Amino acid sequence: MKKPTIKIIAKDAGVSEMTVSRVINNPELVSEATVKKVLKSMEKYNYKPKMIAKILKGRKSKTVGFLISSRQEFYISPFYGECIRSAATALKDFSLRTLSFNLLDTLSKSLFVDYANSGLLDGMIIFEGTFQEDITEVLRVNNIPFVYVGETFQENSDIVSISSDSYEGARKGMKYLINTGSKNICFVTGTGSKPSYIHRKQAYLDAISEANLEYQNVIETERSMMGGMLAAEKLIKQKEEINAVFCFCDVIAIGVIKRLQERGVTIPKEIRVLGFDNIPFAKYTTPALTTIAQDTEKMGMIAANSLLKLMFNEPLENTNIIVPTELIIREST
Amino acid sequence: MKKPTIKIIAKDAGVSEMTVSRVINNPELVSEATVKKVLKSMEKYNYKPKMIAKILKGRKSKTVGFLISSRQEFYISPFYGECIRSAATALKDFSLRTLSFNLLDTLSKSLFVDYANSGLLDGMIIFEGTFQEDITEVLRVNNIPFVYVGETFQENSDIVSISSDSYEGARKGMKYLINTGSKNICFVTGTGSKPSYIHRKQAYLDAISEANLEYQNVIETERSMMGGMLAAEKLIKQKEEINAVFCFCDVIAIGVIKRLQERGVTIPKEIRVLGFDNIPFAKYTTPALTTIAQDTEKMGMIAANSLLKLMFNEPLENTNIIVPTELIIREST
DNA sequence: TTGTAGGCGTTATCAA
DNA sequence: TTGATAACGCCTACAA
Repeated sequence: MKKPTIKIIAKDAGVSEMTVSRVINNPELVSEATVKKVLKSMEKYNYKPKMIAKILKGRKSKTVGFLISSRQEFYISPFYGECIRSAATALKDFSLRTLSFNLLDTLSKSLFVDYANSGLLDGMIIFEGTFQEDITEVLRVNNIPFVYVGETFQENSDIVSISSDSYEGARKGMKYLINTGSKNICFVTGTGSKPSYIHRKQAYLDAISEANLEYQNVIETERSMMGGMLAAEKLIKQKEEINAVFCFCDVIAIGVIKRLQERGVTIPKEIRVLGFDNIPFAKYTTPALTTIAQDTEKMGMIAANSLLKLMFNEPLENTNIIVPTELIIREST
Repeated sequence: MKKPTIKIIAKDAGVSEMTVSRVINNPELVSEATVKKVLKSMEKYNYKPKMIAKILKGRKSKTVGFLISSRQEFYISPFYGECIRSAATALKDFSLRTLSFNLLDTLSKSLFVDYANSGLLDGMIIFEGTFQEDITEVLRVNNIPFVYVGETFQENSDIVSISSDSYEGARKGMKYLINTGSKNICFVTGTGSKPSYIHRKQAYLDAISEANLEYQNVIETERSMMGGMLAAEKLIKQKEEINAVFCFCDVIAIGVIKRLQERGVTIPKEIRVLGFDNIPFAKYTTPALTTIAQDTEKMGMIAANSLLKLMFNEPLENTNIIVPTELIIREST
């Protein structure tokens, strides 16, 4: 059985196509009797309007896209789960549906570009790790508003970004480590030059300097559990002098803890480990991970609300939104 | 600047719209000089054909959708990460792009339905946990082939499903626990009546019966880390008699381990814990989790290849594909 | 309240 | 090798 079109329904109900269209989009303009008749025919044929035909006519898709990327061990960074979920929930109140694009390669990018060019996307939330000039260009050409979540923009201040207060969070963590007795603290971070890397590292350095500590050691590694393992290898050799390890993120911290334990180091007794993010798994490591929590749920909500303002042309007070963090003390320190 | 259409390009290049279309889709039918001319105009206007207009004309979208669902702590079950990735990789060889639909509520379902009805989807891979009659109905009406991954179909044998050998895997795990000295073994599982639940439970019962063990204890809980914690609470009260806990999945096992440790139980010395799945985190728990690995990468590949056969009308030998599992012994047992 | 005509951007079909 | 025409399914604008 062929798929029914508006034409079939119109004929079956004995009305014009326009009347059917009205029943779908503005039933209040049609007489009750006609509405009933048309609905019956639609039911009979199980008619579903084709979204792409509407869109071709210039209608909105009522869809917001998420741009995410996969890192090593995860299809979606565990950090973003809640963020995506809360953003989707906020958008739902405006009947906006959500769709995730995973940027893996040229092919997956072509899908996103096709969608953007086709009017299939009314708005976009771009997550940290997927920002690329050509993508924002595509969005701009198609007048698709977007916000950026998880990383700060320093120069392009016209881009709305929502991120955690990396510097303050890292300072909080360092202060805690120092105040509770750690002197030789190492910082394990990812490679790159994003603001979050820079801010957390600066916080680490400033904290050491202000406390007049002598030891200072930054290790760069891949941002993954395996990367944490590798970093821990290097740490082992310096075991005697290190009291604590401050990790750029929980995922790295998990790897650090694991490898240190495998090498016989007791955590936190010999070396304390501090993470950043507070991913769902953080409280299930042994010992449970002390970390600086990012309020991902709040970030998702703010991202959604900011995007909504952009979509509805409402004013936005601030394009650089910083969300506070919270130190969560568990057992690894 | 308005977005360029094929009409603009045609005018600019001094050819008909059809010729432009040919340059895009069948350049070999157009003279070299004309191709050059048209390409230049396309470049000049940065012209991108609108995918939805093509699709409205009956073209394929070259897109395969994934249907996934969120469970408690994870946006995407950690179990499916690799599976999705390997499926996407296999489909890529056929220039098929992939897109994930997260089935959260009616709204997100409406997006999927709209896409299916619009010809935006050429094929579908449905992951365990998202199977719903109305969804397969939508797919059938629109002639969209699909395969089901992660769970077996017993009755509807015309549906292609790819799943792990749950019974055999669980038997393997139980055999190992029993052969290495555990007598009082508890089974912590999820609630429901899916084949995987039934098969693993049956394997547990059969193993106990064949070994002539007396102790038998099945605890049902939510399929999450928190669910594992709750199950462990119940276990604590039976601490004296239990030697080992076999968990339906790693996610539950992680919660079980954590709560048992919090209550002072030493793992594996006092109680051994066995998982199922081998999610990426499994080797980072302390102690590292012994588990029955599902070959998710293989499952993803098979799913993709089976779907391709369906899409290309090639014969499929078997609709009920079972993938073997592997016991991975780590430290928790 | 309902209907007619035309077009959104592309391609299939046939003709030149 | 190229072009004219109609059509995909729906909706805007106007008319009745």
